[in-house]
Amino acid sequence: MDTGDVFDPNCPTRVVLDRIGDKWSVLVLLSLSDGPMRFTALRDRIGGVTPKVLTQTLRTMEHDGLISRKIFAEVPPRVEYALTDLGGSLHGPIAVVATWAEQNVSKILESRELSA
Amino acid sequence: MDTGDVFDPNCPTRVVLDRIGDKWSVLVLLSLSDGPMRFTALRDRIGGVTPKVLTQTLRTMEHDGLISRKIFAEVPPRVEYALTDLGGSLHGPIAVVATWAEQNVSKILESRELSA
DNA sequence: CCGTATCCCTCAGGATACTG
DNA sequence: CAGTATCCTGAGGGATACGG
Repeated sequence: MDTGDVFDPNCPTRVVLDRIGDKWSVLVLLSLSDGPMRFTALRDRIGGVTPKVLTQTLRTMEHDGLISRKIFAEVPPRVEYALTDLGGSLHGPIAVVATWAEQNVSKILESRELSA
Repeated sequence: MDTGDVFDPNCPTRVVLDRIGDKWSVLVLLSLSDGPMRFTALRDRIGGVTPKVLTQTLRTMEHDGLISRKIFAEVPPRVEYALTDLGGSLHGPIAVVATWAEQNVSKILESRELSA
């Protein structure tokens, strides 16, 4: 089995961490887990993201096979983004982290206060 | 319950994602999950990290209450880092992601090849 | 052994404005 | 509607060298 070693700097496993480290990617993934969405819908749902950055994020995720991009030849133009099977499979692990974050962030903040 | 909203840019939940996004933090956490380690041991185990950056990482994690720092007044000096309970509780979620990464990184790379 | 002190430097991310 | 195009910035990462 192709299991890779996270400690090896040359190991591509790192790319996954990079992707998860990117806040926008995570938010896109969580958004799309409710179903396909259009560009503007994503833009509105995710606060504070500029179109350029959103486009970058979407392109990278598409490139990595995490999401799909479907263009409808209509007027006005319409583009829908959706999770691929691969992207969907990442939702679970991310949700686990997100849950931990929501439950423990107060402890972290508390700790920061103390050592301020 | 203090559950926080990941979609709110002002929500401190983001800090957790930032920490996980930091490759060094993750590697430190995974290293320490085997037990306490000294500075040099961490430095050696984690490839390609400079002392400055390692120190920064350790300080931040200590500040956030994820790890503890214990100084032994000896000659030569000795410092041991260990996971706190909070830090230990983060190991599970991170391990889930790491496992996913190791198992799926090949699919991502494959997808990248195709759309190259 | 365990870090600090400097300096550099790039580069991802954002603001803003515009187009097919 | 769904993006590009352009410019800018500053914060963090790394290399190197030195100190308690």
